[in-house]
Amino acid sequence: MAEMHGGENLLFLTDEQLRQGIEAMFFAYRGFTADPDRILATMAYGRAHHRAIHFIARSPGTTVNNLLAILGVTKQSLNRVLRTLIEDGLVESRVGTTDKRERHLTLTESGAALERKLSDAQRARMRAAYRAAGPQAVAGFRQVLEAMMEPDLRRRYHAIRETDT
Amino acid sequence: MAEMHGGENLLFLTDEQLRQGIEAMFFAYRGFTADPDRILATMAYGRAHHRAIHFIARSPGTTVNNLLAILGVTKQSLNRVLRTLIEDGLVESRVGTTDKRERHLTLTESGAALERKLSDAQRARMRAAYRAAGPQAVAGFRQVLEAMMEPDLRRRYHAIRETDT
DNA sequence: ACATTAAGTCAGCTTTGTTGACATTCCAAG
DNA sequence: CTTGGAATGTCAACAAAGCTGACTTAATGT
Repeated sequence: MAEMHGGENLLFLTDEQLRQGIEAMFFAYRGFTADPDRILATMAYGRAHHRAIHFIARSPGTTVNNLLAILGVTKQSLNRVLRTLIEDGLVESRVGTTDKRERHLTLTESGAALERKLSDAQRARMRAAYRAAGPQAVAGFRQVLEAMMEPDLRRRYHAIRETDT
Repeated sequence: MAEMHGGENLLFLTDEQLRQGIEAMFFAYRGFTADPDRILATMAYGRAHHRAIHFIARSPGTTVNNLLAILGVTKQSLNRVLRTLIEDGLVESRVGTTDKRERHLTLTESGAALERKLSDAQRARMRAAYRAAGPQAVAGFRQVLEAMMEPDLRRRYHAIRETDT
């Protein structure tokens, strides 16, 4: 491979560079979840509830199975979270009309309120980071993240853009 | 706010853009941990063990307290992980020479072997993502991640570069 | 001497993941 | 039309990995 001069495709990928990327990812993810975690800690919810709420908000009427595939946990695990959210009146579960096995999930008024609170906090940090880094950096950030996803999740991620569920 | 034409500092930060960044971060982190997780699942270890091993490998001779601060967990939680690693002969704990209260942690030969196995897998994905996205994207990726960290962790992250501990 | 720090331990709890067993609903093959 | 299997969701029990609080031991610093 001829990769030694600064062209488009150069490999400046020493193990050290990669290790720094790995650690950056680790530390950044902590920052990424820090604000919602702080809010959630004051109530009886955790990060799993946040994830469920987030994806229900994004795709109102989504089914449990759908959520399962996105979140990548077992249905039993998701069910526990969902049950508390439903009991507490944050999420509504309606039996499907065409297929009565399915449950369609939507946020209630108070569920939407919590969602806003959590995502406002998370977006604020994201916005600050984007501003600090600038538009070009943001584009690169997105490209690398996408390349890092597992293929099936990348497809899901793209599917989100316009169509839902 | 006058943010409608493409200057250097333009705010293209719609809530939708930010939400996509949030989801990209979520999906990418899954990919980021997928390979090591698969390896770890075949043995009696989890992600917590991986993190400990990683940071001991990076700073051989580091103390428990140091690790605690980097990982952001309680000592009880770390201790559980560390104890199994020491019992299994992957990590060595030596009493400090200047301060005998401290324990200095290093990887044994087999600990280093596992570390290599795990980080090879993780680096391979990182390398692939970096290659796919290109050098400029990588620079942006790193900038945004840094901006997203909590200040104290950002300091730690920087401290890593040359100096240790 | 005494307070502080580093490390470790024990007990008990919470969150969030897992498997296994099971009920309900749907659909398609016989 | 029935019936057997697939899909969907629920309940129970367990495991990993976090947490708090209380405590011990040893070494350090004042």
